[in-house]
Amino acid sequence: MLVRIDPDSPAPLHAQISAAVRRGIAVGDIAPGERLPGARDLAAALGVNLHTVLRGYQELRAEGLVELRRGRGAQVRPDAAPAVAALRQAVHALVEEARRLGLSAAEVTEMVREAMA
Amino acid sequence: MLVRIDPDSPAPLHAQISAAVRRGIAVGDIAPGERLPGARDLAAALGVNLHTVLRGYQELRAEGLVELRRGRGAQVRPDAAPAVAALRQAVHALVEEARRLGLSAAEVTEMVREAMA
DNA sequence: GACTTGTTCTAGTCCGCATAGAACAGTTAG
DNA sequence: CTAACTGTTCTATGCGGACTAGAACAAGTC
Repeated sequence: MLVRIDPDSPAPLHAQISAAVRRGIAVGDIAPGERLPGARDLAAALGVNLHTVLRGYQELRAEGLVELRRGRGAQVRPDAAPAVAALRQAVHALVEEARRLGLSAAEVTEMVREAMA
Repeated sequence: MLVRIDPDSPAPLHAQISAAVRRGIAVGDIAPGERLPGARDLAAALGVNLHTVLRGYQELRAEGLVELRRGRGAQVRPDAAPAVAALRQAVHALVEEARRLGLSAAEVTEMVREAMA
């Protein structure tokens, strides 16, 4: 099973689904151009509602990671490079920790800018 | 005002409050041993319910950052060391990986800015 | 003793999450 | 062309967390 779910997690199911796919792309489990399982199939496999899966997929589309078309399904975009996706994930983790500490966006970008210099 | 709140943020108010204090401790705005504003006062100042502030404070206690005692209020524990150092290290690792991928500083800060939004 | 401050309890409203069912519109396979 | 498949959109419902509200209580301070 490519996508796994923890019903007891505080994270919303749709977020868990998109995160699982994101990670799959990042680590190379899912290749660019590959087709994701149909929303109805995945929903059945996960014991989850169709709309919940669709919502996760649409989040991925909003991020430019996948393409959604009727009849064709969800397809990983060719330019969703694994390395960049991984970096994006690292950024996400960093941002989350920064947010937990209450740092502003300006402060974080400043830290990055400083580190890049 | 030491603690600021954004009512439109998706983040819960109690989490925003604890984050603000956490940040204050992290960057040195709040010294160890210092006393936090009374829950009723802060609630009034923020236009928020007493229980919401208390919940934020109790989260900080659960993390071992502050002590809560009746009559005395909320006090920052002496051993509440700055956690920003760890974050700075994470930033460093991130930047290193980004550089390995050939991304520019602007591209990285943009990714962070986007993720923080 | 009076006052302050956190603690606990009950109760109510509001909103996002998830579910459910149905009809609809491109896409593909036969 | 037809049938099956797939995402899209719509309405509706139940649940739980977040937040508010008021009150009484207990430990500490002055």
